[in-house]
Parts: sequence; structure tokens; C-alpha cells
Amino acid sequence: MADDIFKKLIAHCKEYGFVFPSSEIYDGMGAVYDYGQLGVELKNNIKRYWWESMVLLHENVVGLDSAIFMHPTVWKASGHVDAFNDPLIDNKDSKKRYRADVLIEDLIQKFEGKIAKEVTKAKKRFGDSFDEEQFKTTNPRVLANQAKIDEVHGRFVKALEENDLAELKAIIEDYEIACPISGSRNWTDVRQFNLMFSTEVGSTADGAQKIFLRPETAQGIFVNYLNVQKTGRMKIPFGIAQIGKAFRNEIVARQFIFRMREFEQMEMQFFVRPGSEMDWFKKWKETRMSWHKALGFSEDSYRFHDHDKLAHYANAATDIEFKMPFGFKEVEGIHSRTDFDLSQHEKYCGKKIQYFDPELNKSYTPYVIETSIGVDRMFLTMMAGSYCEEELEKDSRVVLKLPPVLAPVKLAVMPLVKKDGLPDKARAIIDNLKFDFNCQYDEKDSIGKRYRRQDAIGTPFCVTVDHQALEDNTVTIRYRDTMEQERVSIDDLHHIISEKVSYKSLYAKIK
RNA sequence: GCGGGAAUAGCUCAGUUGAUAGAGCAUUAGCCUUCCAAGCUAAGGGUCGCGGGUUUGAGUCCCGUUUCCCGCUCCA
Repeated sequence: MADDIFKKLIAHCKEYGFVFPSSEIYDGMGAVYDYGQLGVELKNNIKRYWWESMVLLHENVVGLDSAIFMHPTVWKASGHVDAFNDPLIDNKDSKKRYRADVLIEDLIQKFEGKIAKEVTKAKKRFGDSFDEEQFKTTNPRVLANQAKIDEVHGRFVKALEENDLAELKAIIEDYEIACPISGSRNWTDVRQFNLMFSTEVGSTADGAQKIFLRPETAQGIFVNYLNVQKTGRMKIPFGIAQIGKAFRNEIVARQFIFRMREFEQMEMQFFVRPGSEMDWFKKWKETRMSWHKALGFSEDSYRFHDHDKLAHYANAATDIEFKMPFGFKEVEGIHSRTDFDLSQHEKYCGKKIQYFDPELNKSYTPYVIETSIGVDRMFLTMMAGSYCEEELEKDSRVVLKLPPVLAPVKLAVMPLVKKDGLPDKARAIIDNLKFDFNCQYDEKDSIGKRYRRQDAIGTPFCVTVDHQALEDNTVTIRYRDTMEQERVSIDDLHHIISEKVSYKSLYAKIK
């Protein structure tokens, strides 16, 4: 049932120009999507809501737009190079996945264990007169095992250096390494699992530099910490906010735009005094949750999910989850990252990255609270939370009950009939409002059909121009969710609409 | 990555034992002039995901491949 709704949502996104599969005319690209004419409006509105609520609302939060390309050492310092660069292999019978390098290291250990056993045995036999070095260089069993170790090790190191995955598999096959669970040697090919996409800068002739596409925007903030703090005369506590693309080469990317290999993040790193991080963690948890709830979806659409298993950099972490058609899913993460990142960069770049706190009269490495939200996931929650199929008395409708602030089109203006000067009147209304609101004009088909079309794309207001408008300058305004209509003066339209689509009224609800 | 299913017009789908590719909705133009879709007329739009094979002939049968969906796996 839920799957059904999700499928319909995906179809709806495509049919009305919210989200298209990437490169569709060439059969598409797995897990890559493009935002269409309405999708880009919704996405921009989401970003604006976030940006303003961070940067305008907090005088101690400033923005940043750092480059996607960064110095390769950044990713060594952050831990991404070591943590996510593994050759993986699957056993086809047990369906278990292993790191090929670990399997081979285990094999070497096995041989070393055999040698150690021989040595222990010999020690017992020869007692004090035992010469370990001499034994190791002459005993045929030890030598045989040592030869195997040398051979495996030599091939292993070379394969790793040359990134030769076929050779890794060959080692596993040659030495008949079996799956500990199934006991079988029925292996898949070895595949490199690189979390990070890489590319090259410079011509290959004079040795190009291998660089990565950033897997998170956070590091752009950390490497600019000193720049912003000094030039902006920022005093702790303060935050740096950034919106930007990030890239992760996920093995399995699925569930529409929920997990993509290219995605957009809205991250804010908040620098605090060591020891105060838990208070700030709590504070931002509340603030971020109220940001979500201000949009008006039901209370039970959201929940926190605290992490038991923490990442290498964190000492506290929680997710804000939204009730999707396929269950509660993470939309935003709030992490207490300690001083891990700044300390690491200090270590790798050799420059002091600290803050002199005049109140304490001492320097320290600030602690960091991070709030990180996926724009695409936020987009999906808005679509999933808004999509409704309603049964009416005589028929049914599909309506996107998007928060009016975020709706791609704010109002549609339509002449009741396309003659008697009504179209001109409608056009004049649009000309007056188009600089403040995204408007659509529609005169095609019956008025009811036009309302349905606007419902399907989430337009909160429809203004209908009838003959009375020509006499007394009034029109009807029809509300998407209730389908109720009011007759109002054309002069009041701007006021009525701006009140309901204002970001400001939402900001007032954020703690 | 493994296993299963699917792919025909913008959308939802039909297409018989293999023989000139269809419907509804949508779109465009016109008629009608109407406050909650589906009135009338006409038009445009598909080398049936892609590549091979079998066949006189393939949307249909076979093989491969790509993409999507479901489950498992993975997810700092």
C-alpha cells in the first residue's frame, strides 16, 4: 500500500515536471535525477527557508560557499581516505561480503601462525640451546611457510599499489581462501569500494594530481574556519552555514531521490567552547526540530533517532526522521563532532587553528556542533507529506498540500471565459503580482479542470476573474486545501497572498 | 553485489496460436462560455528500452545488455 503511494508520487513528480531521471533519452543514469521546472522552484524555496533561518535569524551565523574541489590532504585529515577505500568481495554461497585485503591479511597470519607453532615446538625440543634465527633459516617447514608469506605479501603489496583488483582475486583463488561461513570458494570479482569519486587536475603528461569530489560540504567550512573567524571578527559561539553539492559513490543508491550519488547538503557548523558542546547540541536539536515543525505537518510526522554507534569524530549524534511512505527516514543529522576536524587539520597543515577566548584568557580548539540536512531528502519529505488523493462528492482530485511558502507556483490567475475582456483583466493582475509571486495564467478548459491542474502542482491560491470583476474590481480567490472561495478586491490580493506565503511567519515559530 | 519482477505515446495500460501498433487520459488548434476534471471537431505524438539470434515475417519466441521496482546486502 505504502509502496503504491510511493510509486504514484514518483510518477507524479515526473508527470508534472518536478523530478526527471537523469539523461533519460539515453536510458538514464542510475540514481541520478534532474529537477524540472517546478522541482527547481520547490528546491530553491526549501534552500531559501533554510538559509534565511540560519543566516538572517542568527547574528552569529554567517554563510559560506566553498569549492567542491579541495586539496587532497583535506580528505586524509578528515579520515575519509582511510575509512572508505576498501576492495570488497562477496561469497556467492553465503552472500557475505568481505574486505579482500582483510582476507589476504588473515591468510598471511595463518602462515605466520604455522611458523610460530614450529618455533614453539622446536623450543621445547631443544631447550636453552635453541637458536631461533638459525632454526628459522634452516627448518624446511618454516622455510616453506615463509616462502608462501613472502610470495603472498609481495603479490599483495604490488596489487594494492597498482590497485590491481583482479590480482587480489587471483591471490584469494590461488591460496584457496574459503568463506568462513559457507566454507565455499565461490567468490565474486573484487570491486573497489570508494566512497569518494576522484578525478584529475592538470594534464596527464606531467603527472596529474588526483583529487576527490567532496563527500560532504563540512570540510569546506572547517578549512575556512580561520578565514571566517578572523575576517568576520566572529566570537565563539558562532556558526558557518553552507549549501552545496556533495558526492558519494554508494554501492546501492535507491529509493528515488532519497539516496543519490550526487546530492545537495545544507550544513551548519557551530563552533563552541569545549565543555559546552552538550548544551549546544541540545539547543540545536530543538531549533532544528522546530524549523521542521513550523512547516505545519502533523506532530507525529517527525521523531528523533539517537545514534548508539557513533562515527569516529562524534561524541553525540541524533537524526531527525520524517514519516515517509516507506517508513521513518533520516532527513537531518545533528552531530557533536568534538574538536576532531579542526585538530586533524591543525595536525596535517601544521598551522595553529585555535580561538583565543578573551573571557577565559586562553586559546583552545573549538568544539563543533553540526546540523546537516539533505536538500533532496527534504524535497522528498515535502512531496511525500503533501501528496493527497481526495475523494470528493462527485469526483476525486490529487492535491499537493505543500506549505504555501514552499509551493513552486503561488497563484494561478484565470479568466472565467476567454472573451469579454476577462483575459486582459487577468493579465493585468498578473503583471501587478509577478515580481513578488510566481504566477501562472490559464484560460484553457473548464474552470474546474483548471483548479484540478493547480491542485496537482500544489498552487495554494487560484484567482478567478469573472464579469463582476469588470464592474467592481473584485475577484474570487479559491483556497487549495479547503476548495473554498471568497470574493475580494483586486487591490487586496497582494496583501492576502503575501501574508500566507511569508517566510517571516514561519521564522516566528522557530525556537 | 545476489535473487525475483518489469520495460509498448507525456501518464495508465491493452495488444490473441508470430503477420500494416491501439485505447483512455494528457497535449495543440478550433467550437461551446460554464466557479470545481472527463461536451463537440480535428491534429500532433511510438523504429514497442537497447543489441544480437530464430523465422518468409518478431512488440510477441531465444540470448545478451541497460534502466527501474521488490527482497537480501551495504549505508563515516
